[in-house]
Amino acid sequence: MIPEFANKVLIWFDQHGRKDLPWQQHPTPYRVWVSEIMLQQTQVATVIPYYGRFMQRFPDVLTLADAPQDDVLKLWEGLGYYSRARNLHKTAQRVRDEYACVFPTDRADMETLSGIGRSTAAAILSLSHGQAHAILDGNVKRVLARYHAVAGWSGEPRTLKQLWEHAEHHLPTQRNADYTQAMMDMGATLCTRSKPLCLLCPLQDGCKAFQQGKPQDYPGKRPKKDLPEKTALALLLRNSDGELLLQHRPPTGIWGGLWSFPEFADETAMADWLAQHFAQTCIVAARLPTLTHTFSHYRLHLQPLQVDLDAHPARIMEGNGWLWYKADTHFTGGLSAAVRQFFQNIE
DNA sequence: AACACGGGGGT
DNA sequence: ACCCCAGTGTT
Repeated sequence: MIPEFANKVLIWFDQHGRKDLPWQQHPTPYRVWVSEIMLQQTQVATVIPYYGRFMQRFPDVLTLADAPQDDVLKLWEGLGYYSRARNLHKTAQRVRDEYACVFPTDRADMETLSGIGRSTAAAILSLSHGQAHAILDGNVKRVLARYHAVAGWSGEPRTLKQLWEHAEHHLPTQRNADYTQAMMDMGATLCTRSKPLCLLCPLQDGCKAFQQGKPQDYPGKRPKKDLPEKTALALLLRNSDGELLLQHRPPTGIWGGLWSFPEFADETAMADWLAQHFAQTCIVAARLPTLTHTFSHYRLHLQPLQVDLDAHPARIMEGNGWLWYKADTHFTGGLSAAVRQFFQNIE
């Protein structure tokens, strides 16, 4: 059965929906899964080149599971939210070990996998198997919030609950994959955050926000709070070969699992650390311009201090979460935004 | 400069 | 059930 709402959406999809995205070709659970994880917090145009490189290097779940984590992070470099890449890798290993490389077809099973919540599980099963599950990503939230004039921000549990109820209510039992894709496409191309193209929208008739004449009022905005500012010192320790010391960051927290400059709260901490690891006297050679990084919940000011060593010591450090790096060093790990920004600045 | 984005993890 | 965490691109 196809309810009226879904029928209009599907008719629109047949004429205007996207059918040539890379992950729509051979939409296996693996290919759809990778695309859905990349598309979390990231737009289609950004994802496409990453997706191509990823599929070339990791054509199937076994290849991904067997790869070193550094290789996975390297291909994720620049996409942000690196826990997505770590979860992707971990989930590939679980699918290999617990499901013999075949993704579960049950939504509850799928939701136990790291990085896959209700909406992503639903999207994978809908797009790859045509199972009738509702999704609720940012695009669909916007369409439904406007159509039903759902006030409030979807970060509030009761608003989110209402949106899920609407999503479930409109679900067709036929053509579910097309419907899922259509809802995402409508949110991305028609029912956009600003300047929605209501005149082209197949749902205009029943849309409460349109009737009120204020589609831009939905969905409700997240309450804003001001960002704390944090400062830290980044050590640019250069050896006599002109290489810089990089540290493998811990698996969680900012830039988790990526390689970055050693970071210190203050100069005392840095001096102590240098004295402990390097017998020779270390003198700050330069204070470089501050790098500023804005995260969603704080702003980080990194003051780079350059320290030059008159030798190439501490080869012994290599391999244990440390490495000496030059712009042309070939290595497979991902670099933090700070390191990439630094090398961009000197180019 | 403000804003949006899905899920994990802790309490 | 509630909070906090995390990076980049768009507007």
